[in-house]
Amino acid sequence: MVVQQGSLFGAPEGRYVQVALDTPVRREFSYLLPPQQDGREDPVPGCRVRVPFGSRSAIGVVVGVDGELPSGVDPHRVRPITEVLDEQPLLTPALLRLARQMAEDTFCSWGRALAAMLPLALRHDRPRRTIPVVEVEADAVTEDIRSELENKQPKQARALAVLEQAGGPMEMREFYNRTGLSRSPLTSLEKKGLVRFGRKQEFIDPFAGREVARDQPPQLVPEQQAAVDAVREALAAEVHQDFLLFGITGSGKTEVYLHALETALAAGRGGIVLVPEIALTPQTVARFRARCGDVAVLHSGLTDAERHDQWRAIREGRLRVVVGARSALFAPMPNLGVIVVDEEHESSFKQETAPRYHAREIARERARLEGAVCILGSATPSLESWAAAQPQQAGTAEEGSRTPMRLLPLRERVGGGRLPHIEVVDLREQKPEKGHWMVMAPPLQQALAETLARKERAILFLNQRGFAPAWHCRTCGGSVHCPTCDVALTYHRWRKKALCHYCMREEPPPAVCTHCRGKVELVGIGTERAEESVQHLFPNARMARMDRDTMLRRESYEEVLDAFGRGDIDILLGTQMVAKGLDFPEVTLVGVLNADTALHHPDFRASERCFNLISQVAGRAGRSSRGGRVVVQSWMPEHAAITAAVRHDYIGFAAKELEERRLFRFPPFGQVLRLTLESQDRARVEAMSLEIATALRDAGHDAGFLSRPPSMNDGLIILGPSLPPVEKLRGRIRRQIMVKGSRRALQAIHGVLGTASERQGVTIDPL
DNA sequence: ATCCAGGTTAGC
DNA sequence: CTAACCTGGATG
Repeated sequence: MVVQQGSLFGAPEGRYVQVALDTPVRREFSYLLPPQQDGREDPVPGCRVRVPFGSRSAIGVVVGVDGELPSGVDPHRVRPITEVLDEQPLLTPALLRLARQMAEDTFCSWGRALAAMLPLALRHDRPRRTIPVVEVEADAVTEDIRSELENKQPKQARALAVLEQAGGPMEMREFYNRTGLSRSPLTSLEKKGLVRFGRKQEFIDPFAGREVARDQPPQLVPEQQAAVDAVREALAAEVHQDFLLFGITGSGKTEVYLHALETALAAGRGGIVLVPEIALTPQTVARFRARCGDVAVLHSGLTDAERHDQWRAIREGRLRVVVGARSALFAPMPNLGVIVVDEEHESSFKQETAPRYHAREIARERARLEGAVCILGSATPSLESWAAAQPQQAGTAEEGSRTPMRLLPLRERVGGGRLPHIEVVDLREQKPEKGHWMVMAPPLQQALAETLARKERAILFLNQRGFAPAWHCRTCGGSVHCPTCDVALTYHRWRKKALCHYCMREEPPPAVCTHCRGKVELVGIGTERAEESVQHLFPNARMARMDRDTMLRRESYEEVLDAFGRGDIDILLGTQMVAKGLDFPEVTLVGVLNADTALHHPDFRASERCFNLISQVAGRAGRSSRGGRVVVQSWMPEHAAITAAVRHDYIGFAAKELEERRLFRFPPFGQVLRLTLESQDRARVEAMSLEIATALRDAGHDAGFLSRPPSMNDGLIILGPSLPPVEKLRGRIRRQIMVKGSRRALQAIHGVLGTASERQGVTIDPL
């Protein structure tokens, strides 16, 4: 609370304020404060202002009111603020500092980081009250029109097909995200009377209106009680403390969160609960409402106006608990007591656009700044958190820089249930069927048959959408690639198209190999093909497929899950969407059709992700007394990630994996930054990447971190420039540079990295 | 990001 | 020859 406010009152005329703007330029800009008008207070840090910027106007956040002009700025060129938009600061001093820290760590501007905290308030001053949607004009589309479009306007044909598949009004934003198309094909379709634009008056909020009865806390088991006591102690002391709540599925982690929240509320403090986007369902929210009363829910479906209302209610202390995905972390909660990050290992907590922050790390940072308690919960914690909670774990990047995290284990399932038995099927030992891709080997087929015979339900998981992931050429051995990306095209049968999963481009299915004009064949299995095959084997089973192609509308996810819960569906087959968080006691069989897909990524976290995925999906089985069975199919069942997951041995897996990480100085034993350089011009990107790599090495060397020739022992490793896994994306040639090092080593080259990050075609991603 | 100026290349 | 396109620099 000891911010720069002091200098505000009674300061002399002609003062300057510093404003952070949502641009990639990592610099703040000074503006003149106009003379006070009719009793209005001057802006303080955290207030939004409208300012002239170049030839246009922009909205920024005041970050300083010190009245000084930075040296080198010509006083004659400083322009006055146009308008002060907030009388009260939207952001607390702690949040302003958090944003600055985040900007430093992710190499973006302070203004960009602030924009991530205030998505709407910062962008428009008049928040939208409706959401634009588009839908197919009923009965207007004939086969003739469709084939005409296919030939002449492929983009319009594609837009139309997606909208028809959606089967109702589709949010425009959703349309853009899913197709990668622009607005122009839709405009043309509208002129032809084939589609209609509209506005959804308000989002039908699945979280609102459900009356939730307050319920009483159940009796805690001893480990839960111990965890709750530890959290309460820290809350009572009003000191910052991080906890890792390590509990298997069904061990009652949520109950610990609820007790922590109740304790904070009783002391007049607030709480923020972060859950993965996919777990943000009415059922999840209901659990918090039932015990904490009115809860703010921040999710992607809110209109700007609704979100604005929620923010105001939070800021004014009318809502004391927030549940939401990643960005809810920045809710302007006064007197924050608890931050919970549930399923903290989930990769959806990492933002993949600037600012590229990880919500788990920022949650700990915010808790530290605000003297709050942070509880990270998981059955399979991230190795970063696990290491941080092991007192004997030396050499991690954060050692000494943060207060140690406390481990709170929950080893038993609350209902006394047992973890499901997992069996592995080695696909190499299975006899290939002639001309048929084996989706389910006999052991899984038999398990499914038994499950269906008992009128129980099954979940089948396959992390590959579409019909088949590639076309292979029998003549030259290559595969058919996207014309603008260095990526194999996936066949999607519902569209009869070859789709690039990277740029969303659609191509007609290739007749012959694009390299040698040889004969091509579809290889591999996607969810479409799996669905067909399973339905063929079990023609009477009622199946639903859940992937991005069938979940085009926001509502479809809920619809399918409701049907599954009612028992109208026997087999639920899908991608990641079926792996996380679903809780249906009637599910007694889980099949993992191919456990290896996660291992194919050239990424130091591939093993961890594979282990997590198997553990998570296995947790969907046997949530009732009937018990459960899990069948995992794999081409490499001896892989440590798979064998450990089968044994339910997180601790063993983590120990082994951490040794590997230590050896190669991967997190948590060092930080990794990935620089991606891109340009349409190959020579240009090669020159640029070489230049940047050299600058980084020079800076590292000057700071005493790199020896020549490079050795592994001096705390900084710069690899590359090298070819990224996808060399060409959207027609742009890419190179990458990997930087690994201790916090201190990276600090030494932070300036060079910052300069590089501002260059065209350079992105820096903290991994 | 976005605007603008200046230079280069593609197309008539 | 102009138009389209790319690139670098500045934005207070």
